[in-house]
Amino acid sequence: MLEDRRLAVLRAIVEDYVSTREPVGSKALVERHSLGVSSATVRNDMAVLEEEGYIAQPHTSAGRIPTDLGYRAFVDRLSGVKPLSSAERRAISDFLAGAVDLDDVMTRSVRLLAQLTRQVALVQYPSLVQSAVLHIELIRLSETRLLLVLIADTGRVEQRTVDLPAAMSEDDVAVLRARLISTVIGEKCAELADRLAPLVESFDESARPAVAALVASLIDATADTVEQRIVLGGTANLARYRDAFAISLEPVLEALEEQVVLLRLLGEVSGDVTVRIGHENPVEDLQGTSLVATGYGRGDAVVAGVGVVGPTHMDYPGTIASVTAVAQYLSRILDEQ
Amino acid sequence: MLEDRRLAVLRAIVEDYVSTREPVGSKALVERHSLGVSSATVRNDMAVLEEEGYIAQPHTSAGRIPTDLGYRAFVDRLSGVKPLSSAERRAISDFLAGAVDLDDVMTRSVRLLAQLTRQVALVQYPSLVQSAVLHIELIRLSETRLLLVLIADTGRVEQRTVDLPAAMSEDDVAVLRARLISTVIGEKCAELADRLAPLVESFDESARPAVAALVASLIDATADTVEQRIVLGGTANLARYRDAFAISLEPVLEALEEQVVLLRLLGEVSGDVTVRIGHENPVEDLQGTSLVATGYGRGDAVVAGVGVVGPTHMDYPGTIASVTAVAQYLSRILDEQ
DNA sequence: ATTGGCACTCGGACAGCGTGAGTGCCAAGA
DNA sequence: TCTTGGCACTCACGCTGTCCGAGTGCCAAT
Repeated sequence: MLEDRRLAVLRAIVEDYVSTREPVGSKALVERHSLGVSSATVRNDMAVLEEEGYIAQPHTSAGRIPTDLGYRAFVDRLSGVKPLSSAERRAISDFLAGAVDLDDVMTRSVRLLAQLTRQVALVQYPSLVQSAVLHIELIRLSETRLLLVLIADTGRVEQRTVDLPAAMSEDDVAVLRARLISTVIGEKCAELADRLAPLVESFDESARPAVAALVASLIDATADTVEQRIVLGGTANLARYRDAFAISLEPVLEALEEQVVLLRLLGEVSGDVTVRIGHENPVEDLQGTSLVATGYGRGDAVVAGVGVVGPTHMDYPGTIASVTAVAQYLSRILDEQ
Repeated sequence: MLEDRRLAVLRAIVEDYVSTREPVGSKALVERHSLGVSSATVRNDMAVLEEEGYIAQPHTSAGRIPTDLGYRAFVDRLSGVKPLSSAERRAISDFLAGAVDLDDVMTRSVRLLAQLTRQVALVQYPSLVQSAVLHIELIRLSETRLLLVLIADTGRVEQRTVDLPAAMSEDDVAVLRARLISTVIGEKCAELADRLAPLVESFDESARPAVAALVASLIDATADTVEQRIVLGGTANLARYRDAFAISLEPVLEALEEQVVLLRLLGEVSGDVTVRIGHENPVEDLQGTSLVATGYGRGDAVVAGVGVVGPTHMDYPGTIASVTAVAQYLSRILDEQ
């Protein structure tokens, strides 16, 4: 009961601080929320909350702001689900309508999400490792160069030019192409290496080096270290929060331009929503920000992540709702294809 | 002679202001440059330069800063060519080494350029309209859906899923594929519409709607309104210039996220370097910034643009050198393929 | 045309002051 | 034992006035 009120106070502090971005004091709190107690009581509660590490004072004569721990408690125990507005629903389905290919879907999603949340949005391309091969094409650029194109069932297209150790004729290429196709179509990319090993062996010794080069290139293209791609959008929204980040937003922008960093952020998503608040974040330069992310995919397989990076004092319920909704729509699009 | 010295003063002002980003006064000027005259003389020259609109005073008791017109004069008449340092050359050739496909080339280029200039870099994908068709592939997703993949000789790959008005069998698709290939391979994308019209006619009436749908999709994919893509990098560098932009960098970031805007920026590049300074810029939100851009391509055909956006007080000679160098390397890569 | 000299301007840094929001604590009341 | 009104205290912030110096424009001399 008493504990309950303290949590109500914490919730009120978080909500007020998120909307005003100014330290909130006991008096303002009782005025804006019907807590049913006096400001003195709230002050006592605040003292306890501060002791427990949920809130902090920027300086002695100021109100309180939530700590990362405070936001964590808010997210875990205090915030309900915020339904999307009809305008938001419409924005999402409008976006759905016009996409012509996977690149387009990714670009539109990231913009949509940035616009909905007014924060920086991240959308990961469907992972190749989780996809199956829809088609493979070999194109002969010259006697010793092939262009290899891999099309996955998630809509991803990867290409590589392969320098062959020995010349191949048109016919050689046609044979190789046919055998490649029959070997790998429908297979999971993750299993390509296993499937292709015997294929290489089955060629006679003169052709083997060329086939091996090609296969190596194919395996390289689907290796999970290189195949990941993440698009980023809405960085302009960062500028609005300029003062929210301790010193400047430069390191934040820099971190967000590193694919490696983004992969670490979206790498561990599951079907549920992940929220990382401030210092919980694995990336040092982003420890002043929060991440809200989740996965999307076809059926129940998660093939990629989607999320948002913003200031720790973001609107968590709203952001979670938007991220979830976009992930759902992305899953639906993948299913349709 | 007298005119010469005035221009020397202007050059000195631009150089000092670019390196210190603080209004430069007459005294500091004679100390840092060997102009061979006293500060009083310089003051007189400055008064004239101000009268003519090349420099301005932020407030009465401050030094002068160059105006857009001043930078323009500097770029047109005063700046020499700045050779790249060996570190820069190495950075460029290192980057050359590792690229595996066109996406990779674009991503690496934009990062490279952002790093070299410490500004925001723009790189445009080779225009499809200017490219020739290297290969076309049709993949049957279902009885009434085809995946169309177009591969251009510049390395670009475009894909579209096409909903057919009537079912097509495997054999139908194979026939269509063969005829498509023989019709369009080697042709310029810009001429596809002309080449394909007779192809549609040549099919008998039952198959014609499906072929028409496919062809429409193909033409749409290569239409110059939709096929343009520009990648952006180094936005973190904007943050370093935060105070350089009149109010805030939010509108700048916003403008840079609009593909339409970027296309207007890079749309008119030619083989020469284009420099747009401040208000010369066609985009309102970018009139506090300067653009340095040029084109790249195979042989002497310009197939796309590459450039840099930064504060008006950028290091023009250095930026021009970097942009030119990157464009050259990009052209070389296209030629190799 | 150039230069040294000089009076003038004005932004920025600094210090002192008052204000008020907000706190912690305490003693009285429920 | 919890709640509440009261009260003294703290301290960031905004305001004002002052001073300093970089930088200017003008003028008379060369």
